[in-house]
Amino acid sequence: MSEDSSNLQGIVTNLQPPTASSPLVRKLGSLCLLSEEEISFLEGWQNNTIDVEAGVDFFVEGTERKTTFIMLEGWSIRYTVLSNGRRQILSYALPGDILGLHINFNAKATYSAAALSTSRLAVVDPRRILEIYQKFPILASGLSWATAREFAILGDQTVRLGRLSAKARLAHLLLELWHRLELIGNNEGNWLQLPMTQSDLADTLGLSLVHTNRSMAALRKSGLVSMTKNHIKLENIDALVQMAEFNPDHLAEFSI
Amino acid sequence: MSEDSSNLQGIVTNLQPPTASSPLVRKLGSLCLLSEEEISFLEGWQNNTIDVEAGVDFFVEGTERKTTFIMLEGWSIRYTVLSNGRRQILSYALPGDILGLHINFNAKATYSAAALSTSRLAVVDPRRILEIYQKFPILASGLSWATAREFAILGDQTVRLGRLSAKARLAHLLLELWHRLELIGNNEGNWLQLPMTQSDLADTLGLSLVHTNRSMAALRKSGLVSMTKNHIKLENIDALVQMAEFNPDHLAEFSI
DNA sequence: CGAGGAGTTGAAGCAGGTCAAGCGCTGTGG
DNA sequence: CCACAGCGCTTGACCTGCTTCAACTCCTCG
Repeated sequence: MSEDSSNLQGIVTNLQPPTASSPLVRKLGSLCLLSEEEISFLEGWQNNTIDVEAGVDFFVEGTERKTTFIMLEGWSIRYTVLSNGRRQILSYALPGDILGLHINFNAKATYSAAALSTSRLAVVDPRRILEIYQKFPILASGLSWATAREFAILGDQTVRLGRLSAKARLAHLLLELWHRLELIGNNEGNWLQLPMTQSDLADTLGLSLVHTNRSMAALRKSGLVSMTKNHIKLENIDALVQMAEFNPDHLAEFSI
Repeated sequence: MSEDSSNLQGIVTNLQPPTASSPLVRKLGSLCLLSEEEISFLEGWQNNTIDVEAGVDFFVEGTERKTTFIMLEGWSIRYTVLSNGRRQILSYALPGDILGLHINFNAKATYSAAALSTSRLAVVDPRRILEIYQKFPILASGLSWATAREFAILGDQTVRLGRLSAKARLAHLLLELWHRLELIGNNEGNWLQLPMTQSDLADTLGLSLVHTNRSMAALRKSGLVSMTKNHIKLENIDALVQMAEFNPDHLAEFSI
């Protein structure tokens, strides 16, 4: 595995040793040296937590959006549903990711968010975000980085949907998730454990369920991935990267 | 800035300061009451301008990204090109829009940006953005709103590509652009003057050029739009909104 | 007056959608 | 302990929306 990631240099940097703490502190701490004060502010920020069961919305499109959430455990999705029942998943949120960081106090949510697996979230008062920007310049640039990364991820999703074939879309998404899990230390080698169904994948990739299944089978037949019950193994990451034109730089951490 | 642009053809450094109030001040000023100090800060922020000719890149994927740009005049696109030459346009930037607001100092641009029509841009030192957050809380929440809106626009683009038919995609995009132009006061009634070609539209909508042309013809034949040389008229906005499931709330300004 | 870019149209092919059926697991209740 | 309901996955057959290839028409500009 270490040689597989050798061509993806600069991704895994760990300035802040993972001394327990929240995923967000680990994430931002891997970017820059956080002071004790900053860490304790961030930790205190996340004191108020809720547990959300799989399938439950915690953010509903069209309703007023008064809180910001930070994923502590589990997976969630941001999505919209059209009137004909078709759903489009915009992105996945993993531990350490922030939902609703840039809040528009008077506006309504432009998407819904739901837990994919049983999740724990911190509930944050968005007014305290401006506080971060005022008081903690290093944290502020960390949040700015996190925002740029969210844009890159959503931009990649746009390219997937607009210009990749079904097989390449699937490969691209698997690589994105594998890299993101890798960066938060939730991977075991080339194995991926995904909480979503093929129906969720279809709604992410803009495909039908049937064709998503066939694309998965195609990846399997060409030896690029293999599957067991709950796990997917990326058998040839270089080949996947090439066929999907995946660019790991888009997910990179930055150093200082 | 002139040293950065010296190697880029078609980019002309501009020494004279902007005259009246900039589009960005108008945009943020429509959201909240800005103080004299905030306005003069924002105006001073945009003193350093460049002119970019149509088709010229001012932001190149994979290169280091050291500056933030603010559109003053003209249109530009954010896009990526795949190895087979296929291009995906991610979004359009109109006067008052900011490119590279959330900068990751050490990272590379994850997309390119080019002028669609001859454009004037302000070149901004991204370090001064953190200054805004520290010193001007009202401006800061304005930037936060602008960011949330960018996400909404890119999210809409994702839904378009993932779950709408070709005809609906086109209608949805036309509505987005019409609303955005309306909000910055660049519209005359139901007429749209677009600087892009059908090939650009195709690369935005994830379609082939031929099918984009046919989708446009289909909208025309069903009486939803009409066209002259350089203009498109939205003949029945309600019907367009319904067929494209367009939600204008995603583009809304906020009040207070 | 000729070249080249933008738009338009026709014809044929195919990637992916839709409909339909069946499989295997898991949980639940009789 | 079995039955059976339901969900997730798989596969076959057919259909269609979009792509591709190829031509032709404008229009503009040199």
